[in-house]
Amino acid sequence: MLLTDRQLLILQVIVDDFIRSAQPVGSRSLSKKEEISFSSATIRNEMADLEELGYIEKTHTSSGRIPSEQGYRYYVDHLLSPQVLNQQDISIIQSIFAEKIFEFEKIIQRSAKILSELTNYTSIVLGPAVSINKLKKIQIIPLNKETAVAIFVTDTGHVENRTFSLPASVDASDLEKTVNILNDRLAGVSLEDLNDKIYKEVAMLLRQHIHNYDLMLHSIADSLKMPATEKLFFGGKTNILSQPEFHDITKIRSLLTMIDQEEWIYNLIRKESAGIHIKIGRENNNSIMDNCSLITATYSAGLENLGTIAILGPTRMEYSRVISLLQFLSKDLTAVLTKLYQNK
Amino acid sequence: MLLTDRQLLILQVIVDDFIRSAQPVGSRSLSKKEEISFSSATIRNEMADLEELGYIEKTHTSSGRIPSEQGYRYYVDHLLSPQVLNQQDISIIQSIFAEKIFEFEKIIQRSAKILSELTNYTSIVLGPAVSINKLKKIQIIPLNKETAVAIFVTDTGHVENRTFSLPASVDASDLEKTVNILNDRLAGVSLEDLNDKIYKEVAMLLRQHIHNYDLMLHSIADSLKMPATEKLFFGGKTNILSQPEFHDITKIRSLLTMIDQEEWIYNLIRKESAGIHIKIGRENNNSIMDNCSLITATYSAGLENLGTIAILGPTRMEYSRVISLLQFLSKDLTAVLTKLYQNK
DNA sequence: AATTAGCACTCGGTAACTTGGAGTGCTAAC
DNA sequence: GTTAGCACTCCAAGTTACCGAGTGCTAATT
Repeated sequence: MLLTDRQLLILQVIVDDFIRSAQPVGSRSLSKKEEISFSSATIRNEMADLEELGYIEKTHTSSGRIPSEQGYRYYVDHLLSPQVLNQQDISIIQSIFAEKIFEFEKIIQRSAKILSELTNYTSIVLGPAVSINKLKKIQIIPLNKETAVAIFVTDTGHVENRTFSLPASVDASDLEKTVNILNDRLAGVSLEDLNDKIYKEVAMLLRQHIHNYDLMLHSIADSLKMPATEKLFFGGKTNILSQPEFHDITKIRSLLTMIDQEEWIYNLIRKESAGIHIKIGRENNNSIMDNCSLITATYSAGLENLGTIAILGPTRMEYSRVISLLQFLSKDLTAVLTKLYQNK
Repeated sequence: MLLTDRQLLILQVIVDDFIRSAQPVGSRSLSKKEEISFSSATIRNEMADLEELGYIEKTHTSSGRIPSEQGYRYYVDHLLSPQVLNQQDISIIQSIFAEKIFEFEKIIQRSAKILSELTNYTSIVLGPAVSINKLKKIQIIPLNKETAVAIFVTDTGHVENRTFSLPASVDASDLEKTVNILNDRLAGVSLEDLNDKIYKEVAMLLRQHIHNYDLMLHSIADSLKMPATEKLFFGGKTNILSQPEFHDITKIRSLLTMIDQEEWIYNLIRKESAGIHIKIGRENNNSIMDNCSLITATYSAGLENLGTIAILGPTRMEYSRVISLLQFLSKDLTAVLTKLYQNK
């Protein structure tokens, strides 16, 4: 069954008003709004219908109405008027990129911080996957007789390092030869493929040149089991505490605890197709996220989807504003990173 | 004025009981304790004296007593019976070191986690200062025509890296020469002294060998302005939420916000002399820390004081247990790190 | 002189009750 | 189809009553 224009108007005003005030909206206060030119009685009738259809709810028998999850969903899908960002927001976001920086992490970290400050919600940024970067150079630096550090530099300037124990039989020239072979064979290979490639292509070469090649091989290969997890950055972790709907300490605790556990966040933000995605309340499939919504956007470099920026807030979230901010930031991030990557 | 033995006994029992129950302690319940063999009326008289001396307080006219900050202070200084750790605690702590690890950070991070789990308070670990480590090797790896990554490896296996822009006039052989000079001159220098040393000793050498040496010099030196901050690690950030005395959301918010701001924590944990330090409530000189205590312990490698482990909890903290745990862990950390450092 | 029993008093917390206001649903009139 | 009117519902805030745990003081006891 389709909603009438009047029902849509009422639904929209209810959602807008509740997002602003966090108070149930009654027919009388609705009838006083400019946009609305019919009486409270009419509104009551329409609200009864909207409730029957599942778009709004009462908190108790004689209370005003609040949007249901389904109501928010409809609002987000059909009623959202895209908010135009004001100049101040825009320049704050652009300040992220003002300074000349070479490292992703700094940019990303600052994005998270500013996003949370602009919205008063919690921001989560999933950093670019290191594992798809291509290897630029490997270096192995012995620390003492027993241990050495392997350093992997990617074409994006990211540096990974691993300490590993050095087989006693390996001497300096062996090490040098090995590093040369590795660099020769592995440059340009993505980090996630390194391990594979080492066993398939490099092992043979090593055998020909290096005494005790197998010990060496395993030591290095072991240290190569990259933790492929993308780094997470947060902003405004405690912002939930200022939302009026979260006065229950156990609810807050479970939310904050979830935020501090990276696996949970990975589950929540799973890589999605490009663009904006909105998950409202139970759509997140996680009871901790009841009464919370998550809006995600992706950013990329060139064609490659790199990471995700997200805002976690109450279902009573300023969807319009958050979406605009995310769209704008993701566009800017993509532009900057694309440029950075091209340069490589 | 000195306290009588009986007053000491009563003070001790009050503190112990309040730490356990979080409830004000009344004379009647005190008189029922085994340790106490006199009537509630006597206890009331003694409590009136203790209150007059500032060791205990009432929450309202006819309530039981709770320890004052001064009371906790006296308790900590004179009444604390050192708790012997049980076997389970000990083996949990030792599990931190079970796995063979080369990297500090992992050990430190795990320490923070386990400490918070054992105590149910928030743990803070100030990692070893990177800046006192000695340089083992510098590498510079060009990414493209304009940028390069400088990599600094310390004798402890720690790796720092900085991306910087490469002067257009520098070619590969210049770079190689520079790296050689740097390694030749700077090996063994502590990171914090690098910048100094570069200008004082290396500049001249570079001038002799490298065309356009000054651009090169500044690029590298700039990237060397190490952020000398020691890394912070946390465990159980949300544990405060389960303490009954913190039911006020604004209090919780200010505490959690403080924890998320590293400068605040540095202020709180300032480097202190070796050993255990206890700061109760206002002794922390920070109103956010009202009703909170902080216990810190230092750990070292050899003679060098490396870092700090700390527990943040309510003033109503299990001082005895926390102190024992910190002592034990700091001893173990010191032992392990001393060994690691010797090996270098 | 120190200890204790006894008692009046205080205060917080809980439960029961009252009241006012905001809101609803329904009916009848427009 | 819309709206005015009205009875009804429920929450929230305020009031009152009451219980229990605790105190301080005094007088009796050791």
